Amino acid sequence: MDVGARLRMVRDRFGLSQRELAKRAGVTNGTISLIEQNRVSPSVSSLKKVLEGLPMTLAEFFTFDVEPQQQRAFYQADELPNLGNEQIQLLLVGTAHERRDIAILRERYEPGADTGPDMLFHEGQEGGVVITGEIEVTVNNETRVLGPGDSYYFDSKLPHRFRNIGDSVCEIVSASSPPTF
Amino acid sequence: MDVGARLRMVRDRFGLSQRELAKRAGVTNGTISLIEQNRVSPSVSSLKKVLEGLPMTLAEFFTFDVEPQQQRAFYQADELPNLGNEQIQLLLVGTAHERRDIAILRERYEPGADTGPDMLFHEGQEGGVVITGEIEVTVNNETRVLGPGDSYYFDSKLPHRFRNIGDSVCEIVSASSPPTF
DNA sequence: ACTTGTGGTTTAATATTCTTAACAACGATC
DNA sequence: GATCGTTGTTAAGAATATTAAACCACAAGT
Repeated sequence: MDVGARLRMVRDRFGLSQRELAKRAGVTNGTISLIEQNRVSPSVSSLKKVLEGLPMTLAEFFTFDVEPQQQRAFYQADELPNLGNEQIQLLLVGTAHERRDIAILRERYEPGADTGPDMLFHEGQEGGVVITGEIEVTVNNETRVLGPGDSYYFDSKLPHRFRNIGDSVCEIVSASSPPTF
Repeated sequence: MDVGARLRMVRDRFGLSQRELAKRAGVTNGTISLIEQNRVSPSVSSLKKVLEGLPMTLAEFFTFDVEPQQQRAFYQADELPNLGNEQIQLLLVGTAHERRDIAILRERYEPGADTGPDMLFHEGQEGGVVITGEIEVTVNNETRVLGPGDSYYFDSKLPHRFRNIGDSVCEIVSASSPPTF
């Protein structure tokens, strides 16, 4: 979706006229009109000024999703695909969804299961809740054992590791964004 | 962080010289030099062209995170704050986290609990897994009853509603991005 | 019907960005 | 040490964005 249509959409959503927004943003109404018609490609400085009148950040503006396509919404327990292996089962929620912002997983760690000594790290953030059993989680040199109801949340750039050191299965529901697999 | 420094950083990260990037992007090296020095504020069209040479989207460019700050990572079951009420308990995972990408919730619906007949809708995507009990979920005119292990995932722009129509408590772990509260 | 106000659009002048083509600084090679 | 190739920077002109002030259309009063 082009910048003009995007701006018009968010402005409408905020219920402001071109002149109202122009005043709040410190630009002229003509500028906003021209941008919305894609007659010009604004400088990022002026676009930033315009968005500050809403207010909205550049990141939000460009991340902003337009078309909410109808999709499959419901998934039965037994139809989730396994992204992991036998030791660590990773069932992805919402398989049919195309442009996914979050990876939600039902995770199942067998006793002794371990993501390995070479720590994981990647873009984004992740968190989760322990449903049953216990799991040893290490994040950036800090290690904790979490039980049912306990949870975690951290930047995925920090090196991390999961180990089931107990003798019973451990189940977790986790989410990470953006999805990495 | 300003646009110039951002561009220089991502260009360095891709290991390209100003001239190499300029050639791939279809602009001149002078343009990139001026942008990186913040001597000009590029038009979004030219910035877009530049980023396509990497390649990188505008959204990624402005979302781009610099400093992965160390934070609290672990949370005990009893210390999560409740964002809901008595009927619908919403426990937020990772309270201490500042710039949050995902809202992970332990949700608990009492029998009869209902998010209400006026459907919810907002930016982003959301999904979840039912842990115990049953819940009636409606997304965009489609209604389903989900039990333990069943899950859902949809665009939050689609109107949606949750109702516990059973006579036992229903527990869910959900995630939504971007967080909306 | 005539004003008044608001909405978005357009035009000519001004301000800014972008290109072209040069420059200076650094390292490698002969 | 001279030459070459590469780096990032810069000056002046061409191209584009922005402003200021007009325009047109529509609706609400009077």
